Amino acid sequence: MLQSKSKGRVALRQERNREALVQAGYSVMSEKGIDAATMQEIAERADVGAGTVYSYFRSKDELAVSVIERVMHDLAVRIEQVTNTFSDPAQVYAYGVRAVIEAATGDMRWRQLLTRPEVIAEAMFRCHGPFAIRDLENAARAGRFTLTDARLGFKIACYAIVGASLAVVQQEFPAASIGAAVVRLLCMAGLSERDAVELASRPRPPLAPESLPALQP
Amino acid sequence: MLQSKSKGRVALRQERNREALVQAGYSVMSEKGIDAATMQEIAERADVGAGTVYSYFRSKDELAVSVIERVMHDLAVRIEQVTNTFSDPAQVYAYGVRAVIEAATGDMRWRQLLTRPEVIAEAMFRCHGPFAIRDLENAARAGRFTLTDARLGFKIACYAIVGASLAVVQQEFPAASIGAAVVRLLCMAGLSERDAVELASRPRPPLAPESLPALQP
DNA sequence: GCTCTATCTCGAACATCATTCAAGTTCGAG
DNA sequence: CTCGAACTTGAATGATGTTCGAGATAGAGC
Repeated sequence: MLQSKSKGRVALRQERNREALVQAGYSVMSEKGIDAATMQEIAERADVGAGTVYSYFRSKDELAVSVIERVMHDLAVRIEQVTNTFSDPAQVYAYGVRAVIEAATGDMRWRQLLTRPEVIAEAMFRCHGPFAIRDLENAARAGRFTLTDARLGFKIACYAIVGASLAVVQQEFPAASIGAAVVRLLCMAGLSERDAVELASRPRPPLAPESLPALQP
Repeated sequence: MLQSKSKGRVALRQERNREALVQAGYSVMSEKGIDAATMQEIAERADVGAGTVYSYFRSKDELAVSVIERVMHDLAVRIEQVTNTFSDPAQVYAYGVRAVIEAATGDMRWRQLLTRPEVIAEAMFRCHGPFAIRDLENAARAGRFTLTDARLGFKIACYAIVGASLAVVQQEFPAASIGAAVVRLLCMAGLSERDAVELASRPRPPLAPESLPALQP
């Protein structure tokens, strides 16, 4: 029967498997890139048969989406921890934008995931959207930003963020350009150049470390 | 010998082949999407052997890039034809941005190409960049825009444009949002909301029709 | 006109995976 | 203890990008 009293052993093993697969997926994909990662290796590293992956994820892409969402969600929570003490809603948004770009450009593991920009951008929209759109709307209400459609604004911003990160990762622009990119994104939300520059240069409290456990080999 | 007097027959045939391959690639890829297009079918439609494609393009991806660059370049030229009569450099940029989004969302053939956002965005940067960056700099000099690094600004804009186009194509946002997206992109260049809205609502002369010959079946 | 060779073309064969599926295994209710 | 539903497995499948050796071609030199 489905669902015995509390969680049966099957249900427990299933949860362990899904979890192990997402972690193995993260492990392999962040090492070799999403395309170069094979289902075979992911299955091995999660210690399950190759076919079993497909009981949990319809396709390799769906697994990749889960992996990226996991990483994104973790980051979103850590950002929220820092920014919920800020009083200026515009600063909350600015901090988030910068934190994402720095995470994407600073960590080798993130870099590999950037090979699928639309997957990243869409995951970013889903995971950070609830926070970011709220911040944009708060800031607009407070008269800090002028944009009228926060959802559209953030959708566009997600792709812009991925583009900026890629440009830095591929060394087309120096890491020092990140500040300028943040300024452009703040302007996009509807801030004057002057205010954007000021906002982007405020001191930024550090982020908590990533809380994704590595898989034991 | 390489290069006999004028162009030898070999050189001519080679040019014909490369041209035919790009057109066949466009034909198949815009019909089925880049991933679903097979080298086999492209080779057939170009009337060459499957292996011959690899004398002209190192990989399927390189062919895709050539196809997209062809389409992009054609659009860039048509935009330039219209905008070189404008006197306001900011309007030139605004027209270009809107024309690209409308091309990407309006034409079924473009839609299929959007499945590879980073390829599209990079091709856009290469093909439209020379014009767009010039326009951004002109507008900045004229005091219309406030951005300081036009290259970075346009790089980000390319990804943002692709994101906006995708969102409309996937019906996540209505086609009517295109105007709002253009406004956001103008703000990103450093325009006040007010000016951006005004600029985005100016009448737009029509673009010349696409000049890419279809391949005879 | 003929020959010879560098170059191009061909497409069958290859290698690589994502994905499927038939057979075996596990778990827990009765 | 027994039985069957649900899960797991990994070898087989199929699709497709890419390679490669044999064959065709064109043009230079005579």
